[in-house]
Amino acid sequence: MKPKDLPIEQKIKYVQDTLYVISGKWKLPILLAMNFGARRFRDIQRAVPKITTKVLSKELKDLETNLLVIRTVYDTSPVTVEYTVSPYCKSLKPLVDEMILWGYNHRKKLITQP
Amino acid sequence: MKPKDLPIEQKIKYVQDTLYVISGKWKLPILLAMNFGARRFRDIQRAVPKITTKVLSKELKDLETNLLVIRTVYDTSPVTVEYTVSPYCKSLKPLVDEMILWGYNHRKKLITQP
DNA sequence: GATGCCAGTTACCTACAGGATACCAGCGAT
DNA sequence: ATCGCTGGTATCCTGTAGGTAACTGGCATC
Repeated sequence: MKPKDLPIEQKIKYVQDTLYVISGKWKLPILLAMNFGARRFRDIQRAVPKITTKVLSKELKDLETNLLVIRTVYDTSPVTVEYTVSPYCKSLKPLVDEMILWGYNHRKKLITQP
Repeated sequence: MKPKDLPIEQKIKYVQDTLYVISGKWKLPILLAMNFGARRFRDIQRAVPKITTKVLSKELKDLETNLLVIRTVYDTSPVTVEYTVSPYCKSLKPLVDEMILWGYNHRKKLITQP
C-alpha cells in the first residue's frame, strides 16, 4: 500500500504527524546548529540564541524520540554528552527544501497581490 | 536570487512562514472538505466533524488572508456566501504530498525500530 | 574551600490556540 | 407569530507551548 492510495483521513493524519515532528519554535534552529558543528549541550545552547536550558532539554528529547538526533554519553569524568544529527534526519531535506521554497514564493505572492 | 542561495536564518524564516500557514488542527481538514464540494459556511461546518463556528470562522479568515480560499458574497436574499479553494491553493500540493509521504514513512520507522 | 563549568531538573508563570455556549439579524415556510 | 435556517459574533474557559529563575551533583581550577 502506497501513501497515494490512502483514504484522505489517513493522509491528514500523516500530515499532522509530520507537522508534530518539525513544528515549534526551536526544532529546526537546533538541528541547524548541530549541522554547523555544535554537539555538546552548552554548545548548542550558545549556538541557538535565546533558547533556555529547559526548552533545549525538552526539544532534544523530542528529537531523539523521533530518531532525528542521537544522544551519546561518554564515561569520562565529568561525563561528556554528545548530541549528533542522525543519518535518518537527512530524509527531512526534501520536505524542508519544499517548505523553504513555498514560504519564499508565498511571501512574494502576498507582497505583490495583497 | 533563488531560495537555495539564501542565508540559513532566512531559510528558517521561510519554513516558519510555511508552517504558520498550514499548521493548526483544522486548516487541512477544511481545505479538504472544500475540495470535496462544500462551499457554504454551514456545509463546511457539517463536513468537518466537531469544528465550532467560531473556529471555522477564524480559520476561513486566515486561509483567505493567505489567498488559499476565496470568499464571495452573492446579493441574494438572504445573502449567500460561498467559499472556494483558490487556484493558488494547488501550489501546496507538492508540499502536502511530501508531508504525507514523510509522515507515512516516519510512522513505519518508529514502529520497526523504537 | 570557594568559584565556576557541565548537563540538566523543578516549580511557577504567561500567552495563545482552540473549545463551549449563547446569541444576533434577516429571511422563508408553516 | 413562531420556528428554523443562514452567516456569523461575543464571552468565557481550558490546555499546552514556551519563558523565568532557581537549583542540583559532580568535578576541576584557583
